[in-house]
Amino acid sequence: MTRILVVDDDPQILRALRINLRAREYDVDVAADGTGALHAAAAHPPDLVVLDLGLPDMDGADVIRGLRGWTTVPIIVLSGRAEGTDKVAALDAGADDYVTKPFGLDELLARIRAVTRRAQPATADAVIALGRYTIDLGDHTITPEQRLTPTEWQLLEQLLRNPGKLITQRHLLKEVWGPQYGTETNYLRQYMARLRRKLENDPTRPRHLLTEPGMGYRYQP
Amino acid sequence: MTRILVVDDDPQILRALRINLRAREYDVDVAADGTGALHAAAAHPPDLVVLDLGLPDMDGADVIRGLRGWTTVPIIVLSGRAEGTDKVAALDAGADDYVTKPFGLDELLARIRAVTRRAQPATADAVIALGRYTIDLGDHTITPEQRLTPTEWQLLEQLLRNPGKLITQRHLLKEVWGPQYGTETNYLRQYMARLRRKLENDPTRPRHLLTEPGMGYRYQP
DNA sequence: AGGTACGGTACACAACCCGTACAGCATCCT
DNA sequence: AGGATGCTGTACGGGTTGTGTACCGTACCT
Repeated sequence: MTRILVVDDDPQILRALRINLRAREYDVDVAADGTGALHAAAAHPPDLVVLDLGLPDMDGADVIRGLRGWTTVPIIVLSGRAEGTDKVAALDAGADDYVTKPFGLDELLARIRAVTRRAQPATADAVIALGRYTIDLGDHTITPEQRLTPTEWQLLEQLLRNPGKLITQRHLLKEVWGPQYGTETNYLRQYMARLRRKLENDPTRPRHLLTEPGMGYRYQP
Repeated sequence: MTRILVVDDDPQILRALRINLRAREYDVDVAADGTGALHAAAAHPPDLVVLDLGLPDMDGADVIRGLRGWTTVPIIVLSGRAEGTDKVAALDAGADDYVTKPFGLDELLARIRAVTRRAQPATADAVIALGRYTIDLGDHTITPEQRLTPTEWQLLEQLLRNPGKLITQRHLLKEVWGPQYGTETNYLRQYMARLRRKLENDPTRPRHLLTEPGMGYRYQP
């Protein structure tokens, strides 16, 4: 969940942004002045800062520089001043974008999406721990190195994508082997055994790839 | 040196930007319409695209999507339209910033600096090490000198652009040869062998261009 | 205690996949 | 015209993977 720190001295704008951003499933933190913003950012490092420039206690560019001293968090500046020099000053201080008031909420949201999209490709997806192994479904890698055949991968993926959830034999067979294999539970047993041999510490007593007798299998994180 | 591709159908703006950007030590490439922009970007991959939306031949969002199909190069959109919906459309299509005309040159330059500063880490590794070779995807060079054919380049690029990640055979075939070649794995084997002969120290035991049996290939840094 | 159902394991063989070699063909340059 | 280069397409050997069957242990039921 993306955490946004909103900094503005106008309680009305603050409230409006908080409500709207929360409605968009953002985790919103707020501050009303520069020092509060720096403290809040340090206490709960945000994924994005929306910063109004007209703060009572600090110059906007100083707030930006204060943040940039220790974080590369994206910063979107809001400002009532449309002069070019202000924009240049804020952007060169380290801001990522500069929005002039009055602005449309849709535009701000789009700019938030654009900036976070650029800043967060590092967010690795779905790296799953299984015993002493780390499994990256995106890269198709396992560390320490462990090779799986395509069928083994498919089966493992089905289980890992729903941690803790029971997956029926029928479902696994359909997804991995095809709809017409819905009853060939031999294959399942076979390949579950292979996965356990490769991934479980003690294959005879699996701790993560569990059997639900009569039902199916389950990945236990 | 940062290469900027400027796309605008107004010769006057094009000229003004070219002169001013060159004066700032940017390497400037220009295009007057959407198709020209896509071709220019493919021929000389830029570090930044400045894109005017009012092009005669293509919709602006389509140009953005056309670029985003294969590159994450930063895109700054110029537009005479200040409506929120236009901004949202462009930003969500993949643009990084949206500047409304008329704009100050200083502001545009500041936004260029802001966007390139943010994108730098991504562009920095355009030079990739593979064994004893250094591969520069930007200007298509390998040191020590090693020549690759166009097809070999395309294939290598697909792999190098996602270090450590598995790329499926299907994806490689579609990207390099075309969608209708999705099953012609012979070509893949053939060209992977050629790349290994040219780039791997011991082609029989590749260390960087790895096969994932049944799945695809992977570039291991 | 014996039978039955279910899951785990072992193993053989066929099918598939990979790497490689090689020939034909189009294109470009000299 | 001739040669070099790069792309397309086929063939083949060796290794790996998937498929199918058989067998064993355990839990539960009668």
